Amino acid sequence: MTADTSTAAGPRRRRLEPDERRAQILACARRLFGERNYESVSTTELARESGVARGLINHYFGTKRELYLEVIRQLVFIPDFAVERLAHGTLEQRITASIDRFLEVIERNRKMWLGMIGTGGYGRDPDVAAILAEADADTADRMLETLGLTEISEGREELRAMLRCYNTMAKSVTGEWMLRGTLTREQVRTILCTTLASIVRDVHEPMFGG
Amino acid sequence: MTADTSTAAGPRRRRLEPDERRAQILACARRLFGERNYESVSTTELARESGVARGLINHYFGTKRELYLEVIRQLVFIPDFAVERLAHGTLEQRITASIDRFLEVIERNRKMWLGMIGTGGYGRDPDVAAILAEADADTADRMLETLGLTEISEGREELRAMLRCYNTMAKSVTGEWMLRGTLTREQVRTILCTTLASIVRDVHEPMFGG
DNA sequence: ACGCTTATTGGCGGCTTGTCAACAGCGTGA
DNA sequence: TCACGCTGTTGACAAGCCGCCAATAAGCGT
Repeated sequence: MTADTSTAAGPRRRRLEPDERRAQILACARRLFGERNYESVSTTELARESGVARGLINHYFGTKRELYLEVIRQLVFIPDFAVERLAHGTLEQRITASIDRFLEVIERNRKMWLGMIGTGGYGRDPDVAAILAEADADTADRMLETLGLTEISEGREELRAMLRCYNTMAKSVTGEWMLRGTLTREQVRTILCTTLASIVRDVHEPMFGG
Repeated sequence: MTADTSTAAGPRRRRLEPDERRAQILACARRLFGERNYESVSTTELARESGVARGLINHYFGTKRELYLEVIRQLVFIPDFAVERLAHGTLEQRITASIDRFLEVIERNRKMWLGMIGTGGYGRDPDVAAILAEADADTADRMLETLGLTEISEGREELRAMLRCYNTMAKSVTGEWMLRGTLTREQVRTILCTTLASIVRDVHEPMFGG
């Protein structure tokens, strides 16, 4: 990951396309912020690992915080192709598939995920909150797509609201697994699948009626 | 909140009991961290607002981070709704009853409840997440009592873990209802009941059916 | 009134981040 | 081929932050 300065003839600096350099720094930031939390990752280290001058980070992202926010954005917004890949099979298959993918993603970004699911709304960063709230809404919509429930008209808004809540619980559950170790990955998978299934089912046939 | 240095005769420094000074700083920290997020509140400001030397903060709390965590602890362990034992009838009846009771309680303590669940639940600090999770543990134990499930031995820890997660979702759901208005009270009741039922069921089924 | 315990201070050292003028790849036109 | 210029890139600078610690003095016990 560090820039090549050892081989003899290379120019001391290499000039990259802005997008390319940006992506390179971003990739490095994704890795470091994934391993450690915000404060303990310095821009100095970020620059060194990227093989770049520290000032360049500010040039591209303005601020360490903005770089961080950009990393979060990349992490929480699910790319389109992933959705398409899951949008077939029975409802249960699609539920299972999307849960599995979800677990894979957060497993790969362990530290960063743990950093994102905390604090219960106190002393929180509004910028981060905005991104995550937007991402939750986005996730809820994609869930509707993935589960093939975009057609339903009755109770659609309610289902979206429930899915937002489901997301909250999903975060909590992964915390029990990765932070406290009180649940296994398999148990997490189970509870997420069955809960999601029961939420979807209730839209069609409520069981605890008045 | 700032210390009195203007009135003539007061000694330039005042000597307080450790507990008293600690509480004073803590109160100030509670306010500042409540207004802004962690990084944008400096110990310098914290000290100035407390009318105290900056070093004193480190003396009492060791670290800015530890002070922050202490503030979170204070906030989070306040909520304490008395939950009565409702352990009779079928499991579903007990579930429904406890949920109804839960909704009544938070309806009666609307303002306090909204203050507690705050504006969402996003953040980025694993340590804080740990503290909050610990606070939810009490609630989970009360639930076990209320549902009359204290007797079971197998999968007890897993059930407690799941109830903690359920708890966070309950917060989120009530937020959708009372804060955002995207769900009705009846829908909240439904989703809480069915989700809780499916969680409990998942614990029981492996025991009986296998 | 005096001394002693200890709460409190203030400044030092090291580290952090954002800015900015200067530097130098590298494509371009002659 | 070579000089030129655009702009990606650098390195140093200033301000600020945090943890530490020796020095200071508040106020109680005697």
